Amino acid sequence: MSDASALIKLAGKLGSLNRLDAEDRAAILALPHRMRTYDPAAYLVREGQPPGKHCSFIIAGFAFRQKQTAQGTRQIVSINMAGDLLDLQQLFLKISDHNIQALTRLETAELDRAALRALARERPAVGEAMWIDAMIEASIFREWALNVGRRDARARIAHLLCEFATRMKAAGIATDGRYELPMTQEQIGDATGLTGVHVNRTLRSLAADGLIHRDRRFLGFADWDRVRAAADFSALYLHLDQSAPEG
Amino acid sequence: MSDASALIKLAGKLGSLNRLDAEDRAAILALPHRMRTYDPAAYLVREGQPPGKHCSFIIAGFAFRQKQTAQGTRQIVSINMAGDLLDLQQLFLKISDHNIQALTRLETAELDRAALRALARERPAVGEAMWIDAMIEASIFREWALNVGRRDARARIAHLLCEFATRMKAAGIATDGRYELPMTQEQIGDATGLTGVHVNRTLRSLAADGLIHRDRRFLGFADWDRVRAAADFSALYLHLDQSAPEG
DNA sequence: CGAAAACTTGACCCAACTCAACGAACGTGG
DNA sequence: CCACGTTCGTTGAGTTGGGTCAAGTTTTCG
Repeated sequence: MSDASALIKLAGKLGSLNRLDAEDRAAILALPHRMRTYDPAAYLVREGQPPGKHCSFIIAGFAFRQKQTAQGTRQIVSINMAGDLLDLQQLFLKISDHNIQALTRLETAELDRAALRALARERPAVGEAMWIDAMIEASIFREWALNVGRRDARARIAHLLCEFATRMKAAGIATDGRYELPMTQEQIGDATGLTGVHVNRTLRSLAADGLIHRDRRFLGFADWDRVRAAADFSALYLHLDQSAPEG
Repeated sequence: MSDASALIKLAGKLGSLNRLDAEDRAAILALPHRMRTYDPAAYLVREGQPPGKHCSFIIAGFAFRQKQTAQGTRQIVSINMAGDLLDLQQLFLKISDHNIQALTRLETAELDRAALRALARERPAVGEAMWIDAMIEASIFREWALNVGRRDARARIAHLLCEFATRMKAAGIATDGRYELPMTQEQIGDATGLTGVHVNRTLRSLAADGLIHRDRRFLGFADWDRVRAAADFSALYLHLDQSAPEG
C-alpha cells in the first residue's frame, strides 16, 4: 500500500459522499500524512485526552469505538472498517469522550489534523463530505441505542450481523451472503449489551434455526430476508443513498 | 418573543461554540426565518421522509428524538431544549433516519435550510460552530448507548436526571438542584430502555433512599455527589468546555 | 507443542417485565 | 368552577430473558 493510493482512496470515499471538483481532489491528494499499523486492541484514541495531531483513515482492518462504566463494563458504540475516517467525530472538539481501539490488525493513513481542518474550511465541498460522513456515523449511534434499548438478544445480534454484511458489501470488502466477523463473542456482547455466554447461546440458536451458517468466525446468511426480518433491519439509517449526490 | 431576539439567541449559541466575528454574527442575524409553535407530541421530523425546507431552533420548550422497532417499541435517543438546533443531524442528508417530536409545547424559529447550508459554506466559523453542535449531540448518542446497554435501571435513570440537570443549568433554564422533568414515566422508560412500571419503582426507590425529592414532575437533588455516583455520571461527554473556544 | 484465549454447556438466580387493578391529577366543556 | 373522562402514576403477584458461576473443550498462536 503506497502513500499515494491511500489518498486516492480517501478522495474516492469523500467523492462518494459529496460532489467534488478537480481542485477538491487535488487538495485531498496533497494532504500531509503517513502510513501506520496497529496491533489488535491497540488504542488509537483515549477518552479524557485531547485529540492527537493526526486523524486516522482506515486502509485495511477494523476498529471500534468504546465507552466504559465505572464498574468496568464496556459498551462498543460502533465498528469502523476500511474507508472510514476515525476522527471526524472530534475534529473540532477539545477532549475525546470515547476510546477507539483496533479490532484487528489495522492499517491506517495518519492525516495531519490541522491540515484536515484547513481543508474543510478552504474546500467547502470536502468539508461537507466530511460532515456527511460524521452524520452517518451519528445515525449509526442512534440505531445502536435503539438496538440495545429495545430489541431482544436474538434481534440485537441479528441486527449487528445485518449491519456488518451491508456495510462490508457497500465498502467492497465482502461479497453477498458471506463474510468473516472479526469479533470475539465477548466483543459481540459488548456491542449488543449482552454477555459473551448469552451471545454464544443466541448465535447457536440462530444457526439451529437455519438463519445463519457458522464456521469459526465466518458467517453465511442462509436467507437474507429471514435474517433481516428477525433483526428488524432496515438499511435506511446507513444512508447509502448519499453515494449518489444531488446536483 | 420577537423574531430578532430569536436570531440573537442563535448567534449567542453558535458564538459559545466557536469564535465568531462581526460578519459571522451579521450573517446569522440576516437568516430568513419565522416563528412557529408545536403542541406536545407533534412531529417535527418523520423517519423515512426527506428533511423539510426549514431547520428548527428551539426558543422554549422541549423536544425529543425517537426511533421505533417493527413491533412498535420506542427508544428515545436524545432530548433537546431551548437553544438547541434540531436539524443539524441531517442538514446534508437526503432522508431522515429518526423522528423528532415535541415533548412539551414548543416554540421554535424555523430557519431556511438552504440559507443555513449557504451560511455554513460562506462563513466557515459559523459552519464549524454548527459542526461542533452536531458532534456534541453525537457524543450524547454514544453515552446513551452506554447507558442503555451497560447500566442497571437505577443508574440509567439517575444518569438521565443528571444529564438533564447539567444541560438545563448550562442552558440557563434551571438553577441548581431543582427542575421540572417534562416527561411522563413512560417516556423516561423509552429513554432508558425500561418499562414505565419499572421507572416508577426505581424513582420511588431513589426517593426512598434520599437521593432525590419528588413533587409531581419536579425533582430536587438531595446530594448531587451521591446522585452522580449512583448514576456513574461524568459531564465530560457534554463538552461544556467548548464554550471557552481556543484561539 | 504448550499456554492462553476463545468457545461451549449446564445449573441456578435475579432484575426487570407482564398483567391487572386502582388512585391521583389533569384538562376540557358545559 | 365543577363534572367527568382521560392520562398518568402506583402497587401487587407472578413470570422470564438474560445474567452468573463454573467447568470443560476447542482453537489459536508463539
